[in-house]
Amino acid sequence: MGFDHKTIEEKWQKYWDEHETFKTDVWDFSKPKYYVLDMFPYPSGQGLHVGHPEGYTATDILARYKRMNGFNVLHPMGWDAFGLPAEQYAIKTGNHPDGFTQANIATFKRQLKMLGFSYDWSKEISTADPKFYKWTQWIFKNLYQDGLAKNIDMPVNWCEELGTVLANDEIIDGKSERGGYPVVRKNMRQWVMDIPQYAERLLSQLDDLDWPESTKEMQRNWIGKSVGAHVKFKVADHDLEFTVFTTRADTLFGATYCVLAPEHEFVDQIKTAEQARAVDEYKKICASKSDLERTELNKEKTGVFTGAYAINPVNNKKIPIWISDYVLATYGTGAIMAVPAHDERDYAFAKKFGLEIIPVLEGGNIEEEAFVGDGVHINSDFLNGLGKQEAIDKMIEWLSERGLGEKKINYRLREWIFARQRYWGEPIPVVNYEDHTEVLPDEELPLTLPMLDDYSPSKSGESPLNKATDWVNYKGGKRETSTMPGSAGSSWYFLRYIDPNNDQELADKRLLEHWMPVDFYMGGTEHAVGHLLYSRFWNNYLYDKGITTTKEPFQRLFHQGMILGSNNEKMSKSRGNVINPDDIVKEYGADTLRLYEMFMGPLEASKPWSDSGVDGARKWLDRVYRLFTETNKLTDHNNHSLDKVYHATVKKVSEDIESMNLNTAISQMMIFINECYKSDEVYNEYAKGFIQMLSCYAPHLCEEIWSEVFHEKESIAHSTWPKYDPEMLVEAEHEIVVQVNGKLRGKIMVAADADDQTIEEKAKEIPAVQTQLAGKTIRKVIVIKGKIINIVAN
RNA sequence: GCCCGAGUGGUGAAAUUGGUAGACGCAACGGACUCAAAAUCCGUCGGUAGCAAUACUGUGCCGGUUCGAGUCCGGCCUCGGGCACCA
Repeated sequence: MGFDHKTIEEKWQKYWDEHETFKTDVWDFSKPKYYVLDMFPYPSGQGLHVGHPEGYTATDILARYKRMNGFNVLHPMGWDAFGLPAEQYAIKTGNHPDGFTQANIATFKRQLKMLGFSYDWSKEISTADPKFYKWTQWIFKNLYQDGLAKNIDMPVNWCEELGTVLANDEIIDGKSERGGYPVVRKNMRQWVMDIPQYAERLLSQLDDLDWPESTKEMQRNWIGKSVGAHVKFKVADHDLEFTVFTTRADTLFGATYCVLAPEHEFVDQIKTAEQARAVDEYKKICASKSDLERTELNKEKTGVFTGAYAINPVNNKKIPIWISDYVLATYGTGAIMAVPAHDERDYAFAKKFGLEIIPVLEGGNIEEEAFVGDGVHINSDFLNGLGKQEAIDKMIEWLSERGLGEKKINYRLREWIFARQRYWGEPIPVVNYEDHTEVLPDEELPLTLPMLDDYSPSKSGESPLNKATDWVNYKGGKRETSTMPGSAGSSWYFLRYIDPNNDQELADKRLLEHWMPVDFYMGGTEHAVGHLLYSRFWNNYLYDKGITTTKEPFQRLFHQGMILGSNNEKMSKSRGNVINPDDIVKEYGADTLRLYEMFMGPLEASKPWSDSGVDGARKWLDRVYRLFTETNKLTDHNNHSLDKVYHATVKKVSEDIESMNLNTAISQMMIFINECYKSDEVYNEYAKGFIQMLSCYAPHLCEEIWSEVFHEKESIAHSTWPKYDPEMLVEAEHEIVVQVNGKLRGKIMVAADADDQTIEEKAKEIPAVQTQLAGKTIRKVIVIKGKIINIVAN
């Protein structure tokens, strides 16, 4: 018979609530701390997805394991409550985003409790709560005063459909991440965070983090460090000079033209009368192109000659200045020197417009294609005969001595666009006057979001907050009406869990010092560059301010994989393959869902859902339950038949939890249960130890057995994790695999301390070995202690 | 195009530093129990040949290193993820 999951799960969830079983005393410094954190969810209208519990169960297992191993564990949960989807939904349905979000939070919380996670709900936070965003605003204020938050005129990603600007990581394939709407470039006055100032630190500190290598690599690429040089070019017949960035200063002798981005500030000054019309036309076309069109058209180069010439500083040659959108205004200086012989893009451009191509490196065939490899320099005066790196160094030295250029490091990382022309976000605590801007004093924080009836966005880029006239007008100025992006609150929320009700400070410094960094952080790969980079930036900044005491916020990071539909496709309503966790919990129970999701495969892999797999998980829990309640095998007497398998199980389960191989830990527990069924007796201590281990995975059922079968009074969550005895795993005899010429021919049992000769003699007794050796000469015998013997013969 | 990661039975997947490929599940099949079915318990289960012992073969493909390769090296193919005119 199976167990009644509904009754048991409700009973223990109620017990945990009433006894505050998982409440953490953050001031208890007597035990070592362990901070296990899940990326907090965005409380969407759909409720919990079956993918959420995967990561949450894994961290819950770790939290429970650490708790039972004597750690003071902080395991909190909260809500990333501001953001576009709630607002869009609200506009569509006429509900206020606040009420909608509150209702969603209630649903999420009910569902999380239903799954038996050991969260300390007394630490719950919401980014949309003024008590929380007071400190988001406070951090903004500090960043502003320190010059890292700036209001500047810059080209931005404008999404007309959403009525707001977007950050680079919110755009995928030239379309908005939310909704997939077109994005165009537009010059606007914007609040930005000067994250490039932290580029070098964000890059170099990656090395010491225990993160997936692929995620670190993604961040490195996103930061995009590039070592090169600035070279100054004078404009012929003008008193103007522009700078280009290049990583190949050594090819300067091959620079046959220059290209400015269409948005470059010099374009209008240098264009000649004959070319003015063409230039203006081209600029107009570029401005109206969406990001998507730009990426789609990137094979075919376009551009226009300005009529002006630049002077190549190395040989004083006059070379034409063109404009083209293959040069980006936002990278480097927005201007390049073109070396068509040795750059594919410049080559394509030069070919199309019939520009001169001068090779300065030996090798390749410039009739066919650009040669981008290394080679000996030619046509390059004082660089002739040198290789790439030598030539770069020499050229930079030559330029520096004459004040014509210098070594320069560039980063691909751009300013983080920090304002959204939307309603449902943190107000930016700033007042704009005619001639200056003021940030609100601390005592006026939080600046609360006014309740509006109409919060729909405008196509013109004006924030809905403009409609709140009473709120906007303030002491002769006007409040800033754009709001912060969704990633504002999530960039520091992990600090607030430590001291969530503090209204004097962001958090008590002694607590931050004790609890940071987060020891284990779990979340999806989709945050590999956005959230995880912004959080690192803010935490590093707060470290500089002496507020946090660790530079890096997340010591160990893990990404759970995606759970696919049973047809191996991404779960979606349109594919009809969505599994609702509520249904699974109702039919099979939370313990089954938890166990199944952990047993599916490696945590980081994406894997398909299987209904029969869920069934199998439930059947195994029933089998465990029966062993403890129906078989009468439990006894106080140890007949030692289970010694080895039990101690091996404790060892494997412990190690596998530490390394997050949660699927193989379950396999080992299954092996243990199979052995118990084969044995006549099961020693009580082993049975109890097993239930403790399983309690991380299936907490309700195990609490029930702990209390009803073993009559324990305290929650199993605070019991002490079983220890294993290494002595029990030492065997007197080993099985040795016998190979002839690397192929398996038999197995022998030998004493653990048997010498090589004994093993060889025993191996030769095997008939199959004798057959294989017949008529052959033994050339070599390899013995690996305790494992294998390989006889080489021919 | 560039940068990561992955390809193992019918299926989800295991496999310390190179050392028994397929642990543990699911599905399937067989047996026990049952009037019967479900549930449960026990067993079989990569392929080919054989009654069998056993032999050969087998971790995407081709080659290499090694006594020994799923694991290491070189070259491909396929799939997934990221970046994408970044000078």
